[in-house]
Amino acid sequence: MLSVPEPRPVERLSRDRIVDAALAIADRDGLEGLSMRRLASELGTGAMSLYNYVPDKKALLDALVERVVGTVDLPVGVAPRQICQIWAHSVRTTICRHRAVIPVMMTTDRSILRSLAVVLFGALRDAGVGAGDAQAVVEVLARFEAGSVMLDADAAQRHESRRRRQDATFDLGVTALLDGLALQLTPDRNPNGSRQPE
Amino acid sequence: MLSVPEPRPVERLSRDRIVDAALAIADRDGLEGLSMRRLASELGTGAMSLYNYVPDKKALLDALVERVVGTVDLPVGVAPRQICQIWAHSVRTTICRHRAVIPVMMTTDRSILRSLAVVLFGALRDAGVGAGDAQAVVEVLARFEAGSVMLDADAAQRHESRRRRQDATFDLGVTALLDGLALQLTPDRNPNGSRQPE
DNA sequence: ACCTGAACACCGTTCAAGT
DNA sequence: ACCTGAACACCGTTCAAGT
Repeated sequence: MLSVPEPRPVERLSRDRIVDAALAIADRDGLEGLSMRRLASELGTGAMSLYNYVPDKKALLDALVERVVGTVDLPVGVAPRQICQIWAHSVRTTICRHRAVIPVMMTTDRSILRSLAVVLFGALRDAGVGAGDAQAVVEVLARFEAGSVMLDADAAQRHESRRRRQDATFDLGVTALLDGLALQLTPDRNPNGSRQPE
Repeated sequence: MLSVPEPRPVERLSRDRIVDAALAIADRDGLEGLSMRRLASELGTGAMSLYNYVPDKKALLDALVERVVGTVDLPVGVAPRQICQIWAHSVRTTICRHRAVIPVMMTTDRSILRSLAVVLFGALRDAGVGAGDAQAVVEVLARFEAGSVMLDADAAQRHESRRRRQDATFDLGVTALLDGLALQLTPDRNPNGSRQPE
């Protein structure tokens, strides 16, 4: 009788719980269904309580993107071309798991794509690619990557056939891009630069 | 004394005038500065008057994109590769003139990029490229195009040097993409398909 | 110190009343 | 018929009052 257990707000609020709930709403109802008030009510509090953990809605959205993207880790000891391919595919797969956050990533939090690109850049440098070439590959590939997740965003689940064609187009684009870049970059100076595959 | 000329609402409202004013606001204050109420007050009316010409805010935004993109016309009688290059550059130049609408184009009105792609597809077919190849080129190039305008959206005017590097990256990407696609598509079947340039 | 309701300054849009 | 103000159902966030 002394300590009355409240019925709903089971756990204490925390930044993690807030981001989790926000992602759940975004996945379920899309980005336009995610408001501070709705998020709060789903957590059993008033809207203003959120501001003890998040300075801003913009900051919340950025945290959402960071949660989704997390870390994309790349294998070591493989050829530069494989690194690029794996990066391209894993970034796409990761992002498409939570399609709702794509517009956020593209508009308010462009930095995250930068930081993903930095990961690729580091891996390429470690694999022996020259700084200039690595930079160029990363910049170009990031553009194709961004456009692909953007344009493939809607029909990801519905229409298996459509999704398959998008995957094929993506593969073709990555291959073509890497082939074409191999022709352009340091044509014969760098011995272990990014070359054709076979 | 009979007909008193109102001071502000000089011209009658029209869909064109509304879209013009909306674009002006978007260019000046960005997309978040564009609200139906503000747009209306800038035109000297109440918000609800706009709904006689536009069913929706979404429809207004779509009209905005259409106004910006307008028609991208392509030259006839040039090689497929040149058609692609000209398309890529003119679309980018056109879109970057009104950067505020890029998010709209990418999210609410993805159809417009489709219709731009259709223009390219038609031009390629007319130049003798096979349907499959033309389709593949268009799909891949559209993805690179979308990602490029997205990622280059912010620093377009400020920092001449940054803009120049973005232009160079874009050129490199287009060249690499077309080179790489030439290697992939109909390697030796189609006599006048998309081949290497020189 | 931490928390949070009421209040403020906005939204897009419906709806009914004006001409 | 065309137009449009008031009103509704929302926003994100400030601010002052609560513990």
